[in-house]
Amino acid sequence: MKDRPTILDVAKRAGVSKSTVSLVLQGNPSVKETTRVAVRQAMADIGYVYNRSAATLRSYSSDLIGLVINDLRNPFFTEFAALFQMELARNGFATVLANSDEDPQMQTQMISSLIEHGVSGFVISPSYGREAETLAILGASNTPTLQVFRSLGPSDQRFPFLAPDYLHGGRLAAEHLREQGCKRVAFLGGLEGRAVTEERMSGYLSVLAEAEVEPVVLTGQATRSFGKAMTARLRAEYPDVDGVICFNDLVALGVLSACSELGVSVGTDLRVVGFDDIEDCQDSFPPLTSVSCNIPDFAKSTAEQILIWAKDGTVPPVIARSPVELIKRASSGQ
Amino acid sequence: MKDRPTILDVAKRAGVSKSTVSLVLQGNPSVKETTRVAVRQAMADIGYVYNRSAATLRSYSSDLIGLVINDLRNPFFTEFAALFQMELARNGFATVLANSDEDPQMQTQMISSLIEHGVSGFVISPSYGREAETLAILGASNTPTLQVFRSLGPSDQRFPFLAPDYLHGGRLAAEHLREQGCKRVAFLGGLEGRAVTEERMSGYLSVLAEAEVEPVVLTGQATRSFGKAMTARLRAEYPDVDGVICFNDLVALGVLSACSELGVSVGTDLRVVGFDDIEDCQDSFPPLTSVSCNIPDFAKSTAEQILIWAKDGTVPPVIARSPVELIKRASSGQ
DNA sequence: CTGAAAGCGCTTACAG
DNA sequence: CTGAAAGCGCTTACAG
Repeated sequence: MKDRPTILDVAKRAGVSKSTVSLVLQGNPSVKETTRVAVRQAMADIGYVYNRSAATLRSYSSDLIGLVINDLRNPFFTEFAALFQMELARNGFATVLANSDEDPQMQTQMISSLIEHGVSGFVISPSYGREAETLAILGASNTPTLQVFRSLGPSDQRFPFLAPDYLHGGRLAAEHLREQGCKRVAFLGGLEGRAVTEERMSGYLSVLAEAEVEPVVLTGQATRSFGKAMTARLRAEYPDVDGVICFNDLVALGVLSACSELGVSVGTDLRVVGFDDIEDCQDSFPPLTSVSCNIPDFAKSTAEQILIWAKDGTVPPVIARSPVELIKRASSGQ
Repeated sequence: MKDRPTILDVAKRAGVSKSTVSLVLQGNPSVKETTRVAVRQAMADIGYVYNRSAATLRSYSSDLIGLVINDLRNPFFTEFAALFQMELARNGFATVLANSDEDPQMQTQMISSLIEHGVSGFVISPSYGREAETLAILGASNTPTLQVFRSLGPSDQRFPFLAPDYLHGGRLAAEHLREQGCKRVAFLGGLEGRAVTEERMSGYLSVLAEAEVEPVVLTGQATRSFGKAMTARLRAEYPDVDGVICFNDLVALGVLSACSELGVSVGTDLRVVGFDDIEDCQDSFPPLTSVSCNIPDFAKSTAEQILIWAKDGTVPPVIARSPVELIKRASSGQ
């Protein structure tokens, strides 16, 4: 970074004062067009590079947004992170990434570090644990903070919560399987007691209650290996189950893998629906029916809201639910 | 960020000068233990938050590393990114993420933005295209830059290149399938002409040449859908192919999916080997044999090297190859 | 529309 | 081991 030209060098070269250069840098419309062009040319000539640390120090605002994710290796979150980052880049903001890896201690450490860097906003899909401490750190920093997908506590106006309408997704999945003729539908995966699990499940439960059918619930890790492992158990202990709604696509893909192994015909013997509609759903065998949370729109809308909040101070609604959609494929029948 | 206490407030509270506070902040050992403790206590008392923008401005060095990835949605890169970020965090560095999404124009824009932020180093798995321009921008910034997995050009001492030993991986895969009794082994996927494809393929080609067998090469996208689509063609046009080495696991998982659909028994009729050993390999049906690039070690080593370079100026070797290992699973036979 | 001056919160020599 | 002073490269009022 040393020896980089400064706005003073640019000013000298363009024959204006450094204030004028600064105004050009900020896109201030009060600068005459010809001056603006001359300044831009001078910058190009001498290879000027904007020093954002100086700007941040003086202006109390950075163009950095902190993205804190509980499990970046889950493709659902990866897709969100990638799209979110690109959307911010389009708006001139950079993304500082932190994968808390379901470790609340690492999470608080990373958040503190991001605050020191002066991020203008946080988007966090939190790891559970140490909720009060984490919220206290975020609150003390007074940084606009949006919670996505998961929430660290009851509705809190300081930390608005943005998530897909999981409950409705659960309903859609259950209704679809009923319409496909399933007599007994199970719900598989998702850690018990977690809000996300509860929501996805309650859509399912309400449909079964309306149909007066007994639910079958097997909670657990949201992983392929869990889905794979539980399939045999499901077949053995609940032989009448002919439809299964999985907590997420990873679980569902595990089920599909086990069905291949066990010779169970998916889509006829057993109809399977996943959740999240990750890319893999299209290429599994059979292709997986899934509840899409429309991550591209969700990422874009999250980016817009945190940017508006960071720039104008406009706080988003405390709770917002984005629409979900059932994508029908062969795993749930024709 | 406004109204945060500064080192002056800390100094006042602790009854020392602000220089002393700064020395404590930097962990300078010349400060007396009791003073150090008093200063730390004062910081905690008044809720002091370190302002890294100010430090960066004055010291010409930030604790920010830029990570530029060509395709963050590919699980192979995601795992690398997640582990790399966590390793940096352990060393007190933050990661600014950029997903260039195989778009060289976006890539140069994002790199320029990261330079403005004063990153102390770059780790880049580049998107192809505009190579000269990209290297010129990086070179002009004089920022330590490590290329990983892919390289933007011929060996260049300004941008050392760190990658798994793909060629050896290709050899291991081919030798393994030969040992398993395969008579005709095909290579599937990977864009033609790309260095990574060439390397993975050349290990395969050299083994076939030694065995005096004709190769079968079908290059193309490194995706599940390509693997899935090409499987039918492979069976129809090359019915004697009894083993296939895939450019990466995504292609291989596509092949497995197609085999389920076509009723081809993987591991007997057709033996399949992937590349990268992503997590999904363990849970596919059948579990997928794959060449592991040992991403955890690779990420850790990459983090170490860029940190040493950024901090001490020690430039890593121009080219380094990390060891690979064949992980044998059911897809290639017992 | 442009210029001169002050100041953001640190680190860096340097003196003691 | 500690203190006083200068300065990093910007932005921000303010005057003209």
